[in-house]
Amino acid sequence: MYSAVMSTREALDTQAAPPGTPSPQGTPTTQERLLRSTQELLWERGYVGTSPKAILERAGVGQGSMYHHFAGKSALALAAIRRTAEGMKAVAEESLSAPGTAYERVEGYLLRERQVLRGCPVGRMTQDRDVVCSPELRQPLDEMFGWLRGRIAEVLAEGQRRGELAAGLDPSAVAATVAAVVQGGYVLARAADDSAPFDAAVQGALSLLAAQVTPAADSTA
Amino acid sequence: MYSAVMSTREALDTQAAPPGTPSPQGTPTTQERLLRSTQELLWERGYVGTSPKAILERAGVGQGSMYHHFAGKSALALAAIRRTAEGMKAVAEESLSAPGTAYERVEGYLLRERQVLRGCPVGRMTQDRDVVCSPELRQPLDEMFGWLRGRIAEVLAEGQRRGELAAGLDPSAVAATVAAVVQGGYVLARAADDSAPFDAAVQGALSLLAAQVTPAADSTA
DNA sequence: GTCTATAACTAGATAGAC
DNA sequence: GTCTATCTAGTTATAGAC
Repeated sequence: MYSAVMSTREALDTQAAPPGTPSPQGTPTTQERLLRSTQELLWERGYVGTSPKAILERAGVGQGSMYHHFAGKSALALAAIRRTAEGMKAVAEESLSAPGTAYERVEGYLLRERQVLRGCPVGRMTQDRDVVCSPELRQPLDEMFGWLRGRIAEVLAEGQRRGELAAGLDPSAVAATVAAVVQGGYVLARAADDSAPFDAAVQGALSLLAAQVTPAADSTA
Repeated sequence: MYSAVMSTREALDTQAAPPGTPSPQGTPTTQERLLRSTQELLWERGYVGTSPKAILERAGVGQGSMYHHFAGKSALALAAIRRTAEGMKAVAEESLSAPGTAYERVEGYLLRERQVLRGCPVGRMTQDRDVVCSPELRQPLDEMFGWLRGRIAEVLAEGQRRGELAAGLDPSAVAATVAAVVQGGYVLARAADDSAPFDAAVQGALSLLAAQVTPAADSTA
């Protein structure tokens, strides 16, 4: 799922590669290592819970390197959040642009393999005061979830045009419901320390959506 | 690790009010003020983001008072989380035990007035590593959400028995969906800094649930 | 570019006066 | 019971050597 999250800690390579670009071979640059460890730590501990020191230690670099490449904690977090949000979009698009009926594509999105107990690395950020209070840090979250709701709505609307889904369904509202079920599923699962509530929420949503599939288009009927 | 047990020292409290009870008139005890400010701060900033110092300042008491009444930050947080979770149960039960059809009761729960952009004070805690990693601190969240899913499932099952809802509906799964929509709605709304996505998610869920209402029981048909 | 040293500040808790 | 020091460790950043 998250290539950016692989904890590759090879020997230090001193130079090369244009900024922002991972080196083609297996040895990431210092900047790249800083970004990746920030992505991991933001996911695990959130913004307030992530200290520059922890980032440096995980990346295996000194203080100076971090402040050379980034202005500070928030600048590093911004870059990490942007990348995480982009990665999430790419993964979601994979399911939503797959072949099949609208129902099948939404089903694919909902049933995609997830590390449920770790939660959503993007949704996680919405619970961080410092993030939502900063327009810059919040922007990638807003963009990602706005895109997601729009994209699911497109899929549903397409299904309606094809006669697969009931005409009365509101694509935009149901898209928000689908996105919310995933985010809320993470919350329920983490509270229970068990992924079962997440799976139940998804199954419930799928069963409700399945009732919107028109008889003619329902291959299981 | 976490010996965040509720301090029994409160039993030795020489002041009037019985433990855990706010004094009847408008002047809350020191203990009560500490609890309330902790509840507020946990909601706003989460566990890691809340310092004892901030609690003291908001409560208007000194360091010594806090450590007299509570063993430390985690003990105070545990008491605050327990109370918040209990309050949430009471508020939800109000909607779910109201008169009306199963659909109407779930609708009442979903449309209940909420401070959407502030998020859920209980759900908020599931994003805090220190909370979910401590069995003691996580327990009230687990209990609250477990109760909520069970209670909604009861309402739905009752609706089925009364012939209001389709027999094919899985009460337990749909209950998880309903609870998840609320929690996920908060996430979408905070990302957008706008309560509209929350409302859309709720409307989508209600429209899908409405399709499960049997024609005979549908007063709007 | 990367490192270590250091500084100003906050977190979380303790000690002891009153 | 409540208060004001005080303490150790961690946070966030800057300075300057290599």
